[in-house]
Amino acid sequence: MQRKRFNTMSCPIARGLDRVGEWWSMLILRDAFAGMTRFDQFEKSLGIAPAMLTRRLKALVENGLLTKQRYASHPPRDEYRLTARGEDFRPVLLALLAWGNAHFTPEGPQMQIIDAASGEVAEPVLVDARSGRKLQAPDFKLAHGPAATAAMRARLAGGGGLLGWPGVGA
Amino acid sequence: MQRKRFNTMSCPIARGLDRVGEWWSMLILRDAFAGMTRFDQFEKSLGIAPAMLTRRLKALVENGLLTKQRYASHPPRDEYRLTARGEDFRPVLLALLAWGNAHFTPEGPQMQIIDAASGEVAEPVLVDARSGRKLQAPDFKLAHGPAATAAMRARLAGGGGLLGWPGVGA
DNA sequence: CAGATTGACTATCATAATGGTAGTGACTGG
DNA sequence: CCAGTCACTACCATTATGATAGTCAATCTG
Repeated sequence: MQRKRFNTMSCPIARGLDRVGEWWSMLILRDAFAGMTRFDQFEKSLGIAPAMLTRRLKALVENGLLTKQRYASHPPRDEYRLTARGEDFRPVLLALLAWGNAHFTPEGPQMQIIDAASGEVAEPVLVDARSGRKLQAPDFKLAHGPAATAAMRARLAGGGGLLGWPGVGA
Repeated sequence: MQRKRFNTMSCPIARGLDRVGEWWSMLILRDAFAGMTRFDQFEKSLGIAPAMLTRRLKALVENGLLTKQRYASHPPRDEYRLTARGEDFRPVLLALLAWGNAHFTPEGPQMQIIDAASGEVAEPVLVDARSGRKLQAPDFKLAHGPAATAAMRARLAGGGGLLGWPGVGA
């Protein structure tokens, strides 16, 4: 009996979660974005057991989110760096940051995205890059792509819901 | 020895992940956004073991992402619905969707966000709601909030990295 | 109205995954 | 040469997960 994998599902969310959905993975990525590259930096920052960190880093490297590169050979030392695929994960962490700030910081926000020039606190929203409009129903909807399976088409008939239901101001 | 919790960390990403970071939680939320409300709908859609589903739904309800409401008393039947807190999780799933589409669908995208009127495929980006500018360095930076601990302040000195490093076109 | 089915679960139990501690090997700094 | 750093591996005690089976109430089927 293995842990059930999501990578055989056709949904891109499931496919993605299969790579970063374990208990520590996203926090390791967060620290990688914060500039950490070395084993002991992650270890101290997270308070994670070393065996666990080894396993997670290995999985993230295998899934193409991090690279492991030797930066010193005399004492063999490696560093972990984000790949392009890892960099692309950034919006997920930013969305999580905004959600965490909104719901789980009763003391007030610990981290904020601010305008570098004015210092004003930013308010993150997802929009379409070209038109600049907010990604929500009824302007946008979730549709099946060209490679969608029959099950996926059936599931998406009606808008899929992730953008809100048409006519409902979610 | 319990599974290590993240809810005592000061980082909002960690706080958030503490609530939705287990193996099935985000997929259950995905299905809730897709309009599912009933136990057996989740069970069939996910292929999850019923005991596991019970545990996850319970945790999501306890954490305020879903509500459990009785919709029929004669045969006691409950339905699970997203709360406001659950609804706010939407951008995280959309960001995951975009990332999964970009990196883990070699056959081509299964799901796409499209403009309801024109049918064009949308390109999701995170921007500041007021100014409309992309949330990235050097325009924006990650700063500590008013309630930040000393450790958090130290960690964020220099921009934090989540938005890219100043001067680096990440 | 007996029997089958649905819906929403709980119980049980074998395997995995996680967390903690300790130890290893290659240096390095004093 | 002795302590310390770095990046791990080994080992083991707990938890968590996954699979199957069973429960209980009600409703459909014939």
